[in-house]
Amino acid sequence: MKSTTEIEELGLTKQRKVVLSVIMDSKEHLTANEVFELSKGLLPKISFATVYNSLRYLKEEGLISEVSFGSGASKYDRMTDRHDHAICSKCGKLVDIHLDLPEELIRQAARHSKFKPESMELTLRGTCPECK
Amino acid sequence: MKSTTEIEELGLTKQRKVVLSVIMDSKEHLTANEVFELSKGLLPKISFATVYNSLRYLKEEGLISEVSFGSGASKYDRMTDRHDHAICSKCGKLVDIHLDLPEELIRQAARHSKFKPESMELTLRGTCPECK
DNA sequence: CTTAGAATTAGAATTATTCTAAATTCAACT
DNA sequence: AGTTGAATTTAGAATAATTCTAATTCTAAG
Repeated sequence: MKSTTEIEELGLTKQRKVVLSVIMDSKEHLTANEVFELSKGLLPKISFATVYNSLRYLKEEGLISEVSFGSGASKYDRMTDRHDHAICSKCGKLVDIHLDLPEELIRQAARHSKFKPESMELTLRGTCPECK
Repeated sequence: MKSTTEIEELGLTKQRKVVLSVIMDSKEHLTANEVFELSKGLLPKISFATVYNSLRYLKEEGLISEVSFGSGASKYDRMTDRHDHAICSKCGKLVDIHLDLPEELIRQAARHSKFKPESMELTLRGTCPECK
């Protein structure tokens, strides 16, 4: 996760700042379309393409993350610490959870896949409290 | 995972059998489009809509699973035992890995999310051997 | 101030997925 | 076997999600 200073050093454009702030200020995971709608509120002339470009850029810089599952649009999430997700198989609700993944599990995954590990994420599929 | 007998009891249509066999016989994870192309080889008149319908049906019956990540089309995978994925952040290559998730981790995830757990899956992001 | 590269814009294009309506198949009943 | 109704399939249209294009604007370096 980047520090405030590091973020400032990126010299984000007006549009990218807006896109970032929309995601930072949201409690929810937003689709690109939702980010676009909210950004328009702050910067009426912003275009869809810019939102997508910004999302890609911010993702590459590690400021936000993209989550996708099953069908439907990707969702964008502010990048905090490493975290995991739970998704409701009834209503599709997505929430963040913070788990301590045992180091051993990461080593095991790296060994099995022969991949050089960068990060690991866990997804719990289940029924959310509202749907239970 | 369903037994052969259970699968037979579903009375799959010709089309659904073809879609299922295409996925079962593939070593790779296939996109809906790839499933369509391969199915056409076996059943030239099959339509795209039927492939999607079949994929949805087979997924609901628990015979196949859908994997999606970042951008691009969903991929479909034969349902074997519970398993996890590793995805290459360079080339996008997706491979299956088999890990033993500690029960404790599942309980922890359920506790944090307040979801009734159904399944849990882990995704390792890293660099595949070819890209290293 | 000029200039080149990067970013933005509007809208078109592409890709992925779902929907629609008509035709077909299938199983259950007479 | 013939009829009926529900489920499925088909072809193609429609929608949704994402990316591309070309023209314009911004920005930072000289």
